Amino acid sequence: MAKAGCRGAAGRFVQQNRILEQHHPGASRHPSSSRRGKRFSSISPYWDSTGIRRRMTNQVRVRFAPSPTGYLHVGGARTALFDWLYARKTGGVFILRIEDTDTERSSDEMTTGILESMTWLGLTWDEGPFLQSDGVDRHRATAERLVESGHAYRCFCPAEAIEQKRQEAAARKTDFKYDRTCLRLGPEEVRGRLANGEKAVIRFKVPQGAVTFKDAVIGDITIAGETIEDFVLVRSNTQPTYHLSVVSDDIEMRITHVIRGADHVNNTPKQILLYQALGATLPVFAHVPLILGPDKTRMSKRHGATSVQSYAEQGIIPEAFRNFLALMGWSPGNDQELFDTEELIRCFSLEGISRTNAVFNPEKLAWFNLQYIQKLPDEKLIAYVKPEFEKAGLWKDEFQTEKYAWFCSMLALLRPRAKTLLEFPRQARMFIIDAVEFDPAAVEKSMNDPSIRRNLAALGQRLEALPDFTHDAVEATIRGLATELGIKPGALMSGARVALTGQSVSPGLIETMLVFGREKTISRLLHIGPQ
RNA sequence: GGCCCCAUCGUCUAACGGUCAGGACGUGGCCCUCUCAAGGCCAAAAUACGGGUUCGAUUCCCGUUGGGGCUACCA
Repeated sequence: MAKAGCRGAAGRFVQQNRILEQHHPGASRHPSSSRRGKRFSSISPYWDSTGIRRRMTNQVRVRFAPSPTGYLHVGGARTALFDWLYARKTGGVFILRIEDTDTERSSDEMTTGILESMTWLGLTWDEGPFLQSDGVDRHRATAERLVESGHAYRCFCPAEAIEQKRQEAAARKTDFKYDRTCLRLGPEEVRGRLANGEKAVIRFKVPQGAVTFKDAVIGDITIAGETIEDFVLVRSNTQPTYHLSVVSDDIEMRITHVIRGADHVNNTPKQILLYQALGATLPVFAHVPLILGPDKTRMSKRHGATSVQSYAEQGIIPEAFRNFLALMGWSPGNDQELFDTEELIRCFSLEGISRTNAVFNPEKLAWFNLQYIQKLPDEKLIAYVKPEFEKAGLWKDEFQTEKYAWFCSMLALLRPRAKTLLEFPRQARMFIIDAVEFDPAAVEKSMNDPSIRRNLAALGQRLEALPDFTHDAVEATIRGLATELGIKPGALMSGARVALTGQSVSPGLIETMLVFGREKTISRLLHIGPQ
C-alpha cells in the first residue's frame, strides 16, 4: 500500500503525559472473580502479591471499558480500535476492563462475546480483562474516604420522592437538581439514622465554580458547577455507581489517557471533580465522535446490523472492517484510505480525530472488504473461506492437499466478484457439485435456438481434438468455430456458458472451462443436460 | 426545558487566511469485454444561513438554524 506521510506529530493540543499519582494507601488485593462462575484473568500487574508497588513510568496506559450489557457494537469497536492504536503507537499499554457493575443488565455471555469480537478484530489487550465488579470494596472505601474528607455526604432522601420532583420539574419544563436536604444533617443524626437501619446513598458534594478541561480532540470545555447535581456515588444497596467506579479504577490502573465516546463528555466534569477530591492527577481526556445510523441518530438495534459479530457473520473480513472503522472519525490528513496494520499504527494520532459525528456507510465497508479480499494471500483466503464452504456443505479436505492448486485457481476467478466471504461458496457451488443446475431463464435465453445444441456439440468435438487444453487454444477454437458457423462468438459462448454452468452469468467462460477441466467441459458440451 | 458539543458533495473526509474547495464510497456515462464482476477514464455533486474581523474567509468572532450528546440509586 502506498507509503504516505501522515499528519504531523505536532498536535492540536499537546498535553504532557504525566504520571498519575498512586494514591491508594491501603490498596487491597484484587479479589478473585469467581462471583458469577466464569473467571476472567484477575491478576493485576499494578501491585504484586508482596504489596510492593511497581515502578512508575511515564508509559501511556489506555483502557477500553465496555459494559457487558450487549454485544460489541460498531461504536464500541471503533473506540476500542482508537485506544488500541494509541497504545501501539506510543508503545503504551492497552487494558481491557469490563464494566459489569450493573448486575441487572450485565451477563457473562456478553462479556465472552465482546472478547471474541475484539479478538476477531485483532485488538489484543496487554492487561486484563479485569472485571470492574472485582473492585467494589475499593470503590466503597474510596467513597468512605470522600465522606470523611467532607467531599461527600450521606443522603436519606427516598429515591421515589426525588424522582417525583424530577418528573414534576420536567413537566414544568424547568431544571431539577437534588436540593441538598441531607447535606445539612449533623453527624449525630446521620449516625443515628444509620444505626436505625435507615438506607442511605452517598452523594458527592459538588463544589462551587466551573470545571474546565482541555479535551484532546474537542478542545476547551467548560461547565458551570451549578449545572452539576450532587450525584450518587454509592447506592442505598451499597453498590458503587459508574462515576465512582470508573475514576477509582482509572486511578488504580494508572490510566494516562481516557479515550472514549463523546457521549461521555458531560460525565467528564463529574469525574474530574472526583479526581480532584481524591488528590489524583488527571489523565488526558479524548472524546471521539459518535457513529450514527443512516438517519443520523445514534446507532441502535433498529438500524439493523450494529454488532461486530453480525459483520463477521455477513462475511466481512476483520482487516477490512478495522480499516473501515479507523476512517470513521479519524483521518491521516491526506488521501490515503487503505492501510495495513503497521501503517495505521504509524499514522494514527489523536490530532487526526474528527470532532464531527459520522454516519455509518455499509457500502463503503463493502468496498473495503472487496479490496482486502483481492489482496489476501491464498492461504489466508482459504482459512477465511473454509468455514463458509463447510456451512454450505461444499468443503472437501483435498482442497488443501491434492486439489489445492485447482482450488486456488477457482478462488482466483471468484475473488473479483466477491464482496463478502459468503459469496465464495455460493459462486463455487457449480464448480464443486457434479450435476449442472439449470436456471430455466438462462436456458430459455441462450438455448432456445435448435441449432445451438448442434453447435455446442461441434465445439465439444473440436475441443476434444485439441492437443492442448489451454486458454489460447480454447479461445482460438471457439472463435474459429463461430466464424465458420457464421455466428457471433458471443452467441456460442453464452450457449456454452449455460451448458457448462446452467447459468447465464459466470466468470469468464474460458477461465471457467479451464477450472472445470477438459473432461467435464467436453462431456457437458456433447451431452447437454435436461431440457 | 436546561447544559455541553458539532456543522465542507447523499455518505466518509482533505483544507489549519490566498486552492479551479482535493480524495474515497455511492450515482451516471464511456472504455475494456463472451455474461457478471473487477479495472481504467470522465461527469454531476459541498463550504447551512446572517452578520462581523481582514486586502482576502471553508478557515477567526457573534448570532440564527439544524444535528447529536448528557440531563438516573444505567454504564
